[in-house]
Amino acid sequence: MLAETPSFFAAGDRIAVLTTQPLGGVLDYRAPEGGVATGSFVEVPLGPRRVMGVVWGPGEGGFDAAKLRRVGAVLDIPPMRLEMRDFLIRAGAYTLTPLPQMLRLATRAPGLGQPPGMRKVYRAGDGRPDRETAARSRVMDALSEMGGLALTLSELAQMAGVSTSVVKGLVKQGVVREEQSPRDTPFPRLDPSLPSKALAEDQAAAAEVLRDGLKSRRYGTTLLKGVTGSGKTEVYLEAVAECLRQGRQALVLLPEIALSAEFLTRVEARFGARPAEWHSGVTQTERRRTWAMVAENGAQLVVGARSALFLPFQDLGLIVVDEEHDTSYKQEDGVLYNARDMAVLRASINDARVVLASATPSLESWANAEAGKYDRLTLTSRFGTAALPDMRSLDMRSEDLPSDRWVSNTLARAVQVRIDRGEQALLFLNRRGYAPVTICRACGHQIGCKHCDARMVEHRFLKRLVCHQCGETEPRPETCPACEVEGKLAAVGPGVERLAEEARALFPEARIAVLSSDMYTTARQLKAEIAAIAAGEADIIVGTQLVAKGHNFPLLTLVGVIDADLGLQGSDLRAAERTFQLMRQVAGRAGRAEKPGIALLQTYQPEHPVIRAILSGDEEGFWRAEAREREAAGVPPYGRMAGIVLSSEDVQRVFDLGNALARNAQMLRAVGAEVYGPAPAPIAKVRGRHRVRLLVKAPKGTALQPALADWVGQFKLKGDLRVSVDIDPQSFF
DNA sequence: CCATTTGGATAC
DNA sequence: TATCCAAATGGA
Repeated sequence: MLAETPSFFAAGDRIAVLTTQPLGGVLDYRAPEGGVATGSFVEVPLGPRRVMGVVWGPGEGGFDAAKLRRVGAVLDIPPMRLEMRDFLIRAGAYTLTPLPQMLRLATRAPGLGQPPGMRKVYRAGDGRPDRETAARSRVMDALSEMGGLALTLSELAQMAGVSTSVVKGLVKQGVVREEQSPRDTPFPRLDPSLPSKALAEDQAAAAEVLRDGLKSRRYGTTLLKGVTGSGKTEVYLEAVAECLRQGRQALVLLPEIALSAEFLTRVEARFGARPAEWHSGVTQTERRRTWAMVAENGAQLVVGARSALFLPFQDLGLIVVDEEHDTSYKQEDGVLYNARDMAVLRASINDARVVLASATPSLESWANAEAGKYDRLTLTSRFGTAALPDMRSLDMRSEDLPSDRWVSNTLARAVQVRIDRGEQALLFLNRRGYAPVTICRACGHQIGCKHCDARMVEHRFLKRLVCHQCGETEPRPETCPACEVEGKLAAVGPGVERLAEEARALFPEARIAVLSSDMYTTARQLKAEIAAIAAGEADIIVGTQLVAKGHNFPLLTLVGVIDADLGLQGSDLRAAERTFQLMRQVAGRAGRAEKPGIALLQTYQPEHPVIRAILSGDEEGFWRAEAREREAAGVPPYGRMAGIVLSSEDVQRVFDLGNALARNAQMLRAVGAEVYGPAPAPIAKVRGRHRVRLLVKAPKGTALQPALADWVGQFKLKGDLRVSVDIDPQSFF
């Protein structure tokens, strides 16, 4: 099919060009002087502007030939490969995203249109200096140390410990040569033949299976399952090594990129150099370099966030999705895609392998493995002597606790024991801030966000009320905004800050560290804090889910889960799954080193199946029970769902459109789908826009996207009305 | 009265 | 998305 499309067009030929302008599709142009190939990046005139685009194929026709404009310039960037084009088309069709938006995802690098930048570099020349000074010989020493490699002016001056004018002086005499070199330089080569860490028996066996998969050079997905501390990273790094040996490129996706520093260090230890990085924290210059080098094969390995999937790899052989169950892989605004699913799609188009790594896989991946679509590898033994912690529930119904305390006496006693022994205890509560609700004791008013539907959460650390939905903050008021009575506002319920306060009162002698994302402005700060805690500079750690993301605290031997029921309640279908994963991971923190750990789960429903599955360690049992319930309900992964969110500043208009859509859903019913709603969306108001949601449910195997496109396409959107379609939404009700 | 804002249509 | 154009608003 692809082979039939001509790949080269002569000057003046009618060609289709895809731009990033939201026009829905391609526009026809005339090929420029010298012709142009399919996939070439070009600059084209569009109205009064010039925009970047990609030659998509032969012209579509249907536009007056006399009015066609000519492609302005062919850019000096490697053309987009057919596989990439195919990936964008199929990912766009799956997520119901117009192609221009998909192209935008694939070209998110600054200055792509500009000619490749040059910079001045310096290396040793042939001349002799008129005078040998100490500073001058230091410069020459620095250059010879680099073995012919060129340096920039500031690098060279810094290395030699001289001012830049010393170097300039040597340049004048021809002793040092000044040259132009491309600004974007290849990343240092990674060496897969360096010795790897010693692998345990099951690790070595798993690595061997992954290597064999790569050797097949065919698509395949492997679910690599292993408890915390079982050494999944070492295993998939061996798959990366094999990929590099084949000369193909590899991509490792991480969910919490701010915390990837540890991973980068491990890559450097294994392969002798650091890989390319791709995430929101990377500077513009580095972004451009990475994009260009990935396209030119100057980057062998990229470590990145989900958007790295859209980088222009020339020969992608492996995608690793680490912590594949992590909900941050689902993009929740803009283009709505799940990076885990898109990784599988991209790999299948590229004849590449996928490794989905997790201690607690998503139900989707578990089901795919059960159905034989994915291979499964399980790492059982834990590294060294560490064992999985003992897990027990604490029945809060029999604990006598005042309403403003959350640490039960049983848990407090256990914490005291650890402190006495010089070990660490973690108090886990997945709620940021001081208190989730601020209520007026005079009138009962709860302080809510002005722009959203969410409640304002008090943060004593910041001395403000914060909306966790839109980020809006305001100083904590003294008087109730509703009844204007002073001094009656009260904090209700616990957040980590309040929990820390309670811990300080209970254990006045202990050193207490709080780990919550809003307490650190930079990743470096957070990393330093984590390192300090790991080194033993705290007795009690109070933290949110931030601590569940793979840090090693060797002294930690007790995890107290303050509210194991958080996440069980509510009607979110995935709540049980998320609770299970979170608990297993947090529990996995305890006793990672040689000391055995224990996890205590405070709960009001110790007989709940999720709590029981966590405690019994019967993971397969949990998955099977959960799978049965989802199958009976006909929901993912055993049925298909889509969420349609309508938004506008005008409530009436959103509901009118919602009702109109619900009334005109014949084309959906024709394919067997049902429509629910409209109802206020889970977040009913965001940044002043009212949101209404419809849900579509269909049997597995339904061709849902075309029907959805027809359905939503019936209505022309006027004014500020927006529609977004979320295929496979994460939260349902 | 003109100047400025706003909304809709258009781009090959 | 960026731009143009016409219609609507509004200040003096």
